[in-house]
Amino acid sequence: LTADDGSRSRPIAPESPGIRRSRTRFVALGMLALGPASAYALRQRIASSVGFFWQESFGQLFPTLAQLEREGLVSGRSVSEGKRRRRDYEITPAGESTLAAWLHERPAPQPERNELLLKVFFANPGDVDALGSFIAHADADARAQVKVLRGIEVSLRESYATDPRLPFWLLTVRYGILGNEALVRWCKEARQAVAASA
Amino acid sequence: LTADDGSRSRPIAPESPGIRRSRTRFVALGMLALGPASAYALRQRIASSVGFFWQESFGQLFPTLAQLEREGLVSGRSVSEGKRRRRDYEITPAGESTLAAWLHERPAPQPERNELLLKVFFANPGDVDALGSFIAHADADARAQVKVLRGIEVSLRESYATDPRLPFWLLTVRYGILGNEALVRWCKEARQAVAASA
DNA sequence: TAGCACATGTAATAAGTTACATGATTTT
DNA sequence: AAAATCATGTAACTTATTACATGTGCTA
Repeated sequence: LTADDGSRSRPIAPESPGIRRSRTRFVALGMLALGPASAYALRQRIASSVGFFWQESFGQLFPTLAQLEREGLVSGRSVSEGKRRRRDYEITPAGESTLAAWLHERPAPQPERNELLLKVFFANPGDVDALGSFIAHADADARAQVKVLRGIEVSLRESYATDPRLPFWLLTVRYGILGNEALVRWCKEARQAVAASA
Repeated sequence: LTADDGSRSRPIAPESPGIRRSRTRFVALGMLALGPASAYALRQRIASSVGFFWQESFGQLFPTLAQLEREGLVSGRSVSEGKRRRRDYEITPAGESTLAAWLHERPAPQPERNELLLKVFFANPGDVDALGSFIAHADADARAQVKVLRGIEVSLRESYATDPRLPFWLLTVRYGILGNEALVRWCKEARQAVAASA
């Protein structure tokens, strides 16, 4: 319909010979490198730090931690606080090398999937009410996200002023801000196009 | 580590009661609404139009078409050109209603997963060579994408000047352009931060 | 005392990719 | 004649989500 092929029967570098690998293990290792935690705490740590660009579900995280322990990349220790039991995980030296090795590997391009754009593409001119509301929602969400992320930006600068990792943490936040600002701009164009089509 | 919870044991609107649904069927229906095609041709149509924000693999598309046929949402017809056999699919009225209904449903927020950002977040200050090269790659890719998309923008305007669907198709391209321009800006910031940290 | 957050896990199932398999046609 | 592309499909497997199950401790 438009341009550039995209076909080809390319067996070019299929991610690495044979093995397809989940990133869940590396997220777990990376988060544990910031300090020991239980599976539950780890999940929260993920949600509250990289949550806006990476999520992990419990059902994935729990078995992954068990697997990492079997491989000796993390060590687990059961703790009892009164009647409450908890299993705390800690990264091992082997886990740290595994993490470091992964950090040096080129990230695979994450193929984006955007359902809103799909609906824009297939939209029926003359029946765009729903589409208009989807765009309005996306606009509101993006603006809200920008506000949240600006808040995080400020509090990060305050809380970790001297931490050498601050610039990197800020970069991830900046990514979110710039991306959502672009989204707001797109929503403006989209609103106009939809209005013109109605 | 930073802010906003993200936890909660939310059983709130789990996508729709019970059923998790793939979008593959709707992409197939939407593409067939633009005209009949074989599975192979359909896959190419997807890649060359919405490919930059949505991909489908053969292994997913083939069985989906078979399933859609069993449900009466598409009709298949085997064609023989000489010795070459082919199965062409066409959307049925039932398929068109299914597609229309989906177009009116609010798109689920697609949770993004960005491996590059993960590596930025976990980066070791003092060991940022690899990271620098990842960012350089991302920058080059984004700039190239912008060029490609600008080309598509122009050729779309020429080829479909009078088509009422043109504004919507253009919007998807604009999304790609604005997003990649934002990415280029981020890469600039990232390069500076990485350089400062080295 | 009811409900919620803390805490830990398992099971079922869906979704999606990769690899395999086969054969025709076109191009070099 | 070999290689690439067109064309159609299947099978194995990985990844990931959702739902279920269970119990503790706090608080309104």
